[in-house]
This record gives sequence, C-alpha cells and structure tokens, in this order.
Amino acid sequence: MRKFGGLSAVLCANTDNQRRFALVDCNNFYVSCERVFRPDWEGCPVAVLSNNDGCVIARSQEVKDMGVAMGAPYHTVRGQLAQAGAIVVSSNYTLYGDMSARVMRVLADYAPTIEVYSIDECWLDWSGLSTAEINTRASAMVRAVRRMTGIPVSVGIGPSKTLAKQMNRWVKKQPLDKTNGFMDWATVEDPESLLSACAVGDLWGIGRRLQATLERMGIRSALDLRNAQPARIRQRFGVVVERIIYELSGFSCLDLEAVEAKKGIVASRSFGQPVETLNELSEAIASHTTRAMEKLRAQGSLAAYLAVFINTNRFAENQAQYSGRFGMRLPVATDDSMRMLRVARHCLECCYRPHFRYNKAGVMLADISSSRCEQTDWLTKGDGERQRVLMQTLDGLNKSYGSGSVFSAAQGIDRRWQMRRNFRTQAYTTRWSELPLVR
DNA sequence: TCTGGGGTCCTAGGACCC
DNA sequence: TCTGGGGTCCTAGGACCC
Repeated sequence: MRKFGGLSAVLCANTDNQRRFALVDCNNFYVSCERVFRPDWEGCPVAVLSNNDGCVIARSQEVKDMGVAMGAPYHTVRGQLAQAGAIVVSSNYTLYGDMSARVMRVLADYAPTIEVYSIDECWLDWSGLSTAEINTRASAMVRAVRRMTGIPVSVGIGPSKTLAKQMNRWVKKQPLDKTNGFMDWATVEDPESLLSACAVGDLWGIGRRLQATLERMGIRSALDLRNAQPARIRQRFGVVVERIIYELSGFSCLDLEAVEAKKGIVASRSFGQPVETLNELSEAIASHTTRAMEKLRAQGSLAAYLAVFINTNRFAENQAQYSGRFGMRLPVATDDSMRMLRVARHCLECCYRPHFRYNKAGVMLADISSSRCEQTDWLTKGDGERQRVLMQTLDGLNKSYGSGSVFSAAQGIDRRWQMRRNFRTQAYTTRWSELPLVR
C-alpha cells in the first residue's frame, strides 16, 4: 500500500485551484462481495474473518452497530455474534480480488486517470470539471458500479487527496437518500465546522502515536491542525504532517501515482496449529516461497535477496519465545522458483531452533529489479532459458486449472500446518466447479 | 483453545569517498 | 594551539495505511 509518496517537498504544493480528486471506496467491501451471491444476507449481520479465522476484518453495518471492533479477535466476540444470529465467514480473497477488478474496470470509464489504491479504493482525477459536472458524473458512476457489479460505493470529492478522503468518511456517516453516495468539498456550506468536528486522529495519515503527541500540543481537531504553523510542525513531525496542513487548506501536495512494481514481496501465514519440526516448517516455507515467486513473475521482476522468518506465538506468554530470521543475497537476480526453493531451505536451516512451538512462518523477497534488464551469468546461461520455459508453463497451468494445481513436492501433501478457513464461501466467479446455481 | 497479511515512506546515523 | 566539508549509500527503526 502506498502512503504519501510522490513529491519530496511541500514547496511543490500545487496552487492550481482546478485540481479535483475523487476517492471511491467500496462499502464494507468483503461483506458486500459475499452478499452479491447471497442476497438473502442483505439486512442480516455479517462478519468476515482474517486468514486462519483469527480476527474480524470486515463487518456489515449491523455488526458495526453491535460495537464489534475492526480487528477484534474472533474468540472474544464469537458469543456476541452468535447471539445476534450473525453470519460469519472466512475470507475468500479469490472472490474479493476478482470483484475488485470488476469494480475498477467500471471506474476506469469515468476519468482519464485512475489510481487503484487498495483492493477496495480508487482515486480518480477529476481536475478541470465544474462542480455541476462532478455532481452528474459522480451520481452516474455510483449507479453504474452498483448495476454492473452489485457493489455499493461511496465517493468523496475535494481539491486535495486529504480532503477527498475526509469527504469520503463523512459521506458514509450520512443517510444514503441525503447524499446519493457522494459528497463534494466544494458544496459544503460550513467547512470550518466540519473540520472542527473531526478529531485530528481521524485524519488520513495521523495514526494513534501522532494523535497523542499532537493532542499534548493542544491540536485536537482537523481545524486545529489546519491552523497550525507549517514550519513548526515540519520541524517536530517532518514533511509528512506538514503536507497534511497544506492539503487541509485545499492545496494539493499528493498527486495520483502510477502503479509500480513492488519493491518487496512478502508471503507469510500463521499456522492452523503449532508446528515444531523442521520438516513441516520446510513445507510451509516452500509454499510461501512458491507464492512469493509467482507474485514476482506476475509483475515481471527478478529478486536478488530472500529472507526466511519463523516466529513462536507472541500471545502465549507462558511459552518459550523465539523469532528467527535469516536472509541471503544472491550473486545474480532470479525469478526461478526452483533456485529460490534451495536458497529458502538453506535460510530456514540457518534460523531454525528445535523445541519451540512455531505459529507463523514467512518469506520476503527484496532487491527487486525488472526482468527486462537481467544480468546474465555465462556459467548458467543455457539453464536460464530452460528454467524460464518451465516457470511459464507452471504459471500457465495454475492459472488455467486453479492455483495449486501443479506444485513442487517440497510443499508437502498433508499440510497439517495449513491455515484454518472453516467458514469459506465459494469461489463463485473464478472456478467452474463453484459457480453460483440458479434454481 | 482461539489474536491477519502485505505494503510504503521518512528520518537518523554510520561508513565511506573525494 | 591549530584538526574540512560535503555528498552518497545503506540500514534500522518508526509511523502509517488498507
């Protein structure tokens, strides 16, 4: 996820008042995806759990109203959810990823430039449009997304990304019939009172730590921050917070960003049950390595660094704790899974310690470069080409027949360590065998 | 019993070079 | 006694986001 990138100095603040940004955010996205295929869940409380069924990571409005917090450990709210008759499902990323792509395709028709910001959010550049044009376009777009994908969205519009983001949060608090799903900063009657009603910690870019420090300085609301002295804030908190001041004043410092190749790729999972043996850890690491390398090839990159990490359960206080990590730099960058599997196995052996109950393992790839400027190694040149064809074939098969159809034996078959997904719904849109049935 | 996964950016400080 | 100064690269840690 990108965060406040782009311009390196606030001096570049764009004073062109024609800038208009729209932020489209899917409402309760994971829940909405599930409801598209289970319309009977409309109006019922629905919660989606994280990987391993550990935490609540998406909530329908009904569940939010019950006071269940984002990220709440499932075991602490299970009783409450059951009592309310809530529907609880494991997360189904195959479905959400596909639904997200459909939403983004619709949005792309409504602006010359878009920036896919996360699985459920997208920025649109509406610079130069009049307030009336924005009104018409936003209204049509919200209806089109709903009609073509079934997903309800909210849109916030403003002269800077920060204000558009804030409008997006405000629109979600309003009754739908009052806003039609969008709000434009340009049409707000009393902007100062809106800003003063917004706690500084609710601003985009101000987390819990910064909120606490700012409040100690007497800066409690978004309005307080907007009225603070930029130079003083920069000295104390750096350029990131200074930019927020300008953005709140309507001067855009953050532009749309092009989607670039990832600079680091992580694949990790908690285990469904604790794991102690090197063999089982090795299977999990092989799986994660394979997944990470698939992502690497999908973006057309090579990696020259791999690290393995393994952790015991940090919440189990009465248990011996250990977290190991070992990384290796490769002489030549590669996208070959087979080679990386050997490197990963070696890294694991270097950081493994026996007699611990491990609960999580993962792999990181770094030193990423484009495969177009590959450095060849004359010793292994012929191999490289053969490996490339093999990898392409594997990726192709897994794409056509479903992920995991063809895999390396190192990943194991039993996979006792695999995560729990006890309440998974179907891959309605991406597997022939799981298409929704109409009776 | 049970507590997710995957990212980005900024800053400070040290090493090293000329 | 006097003992340069500036630039770059790398890394670790902090903070934030979805």
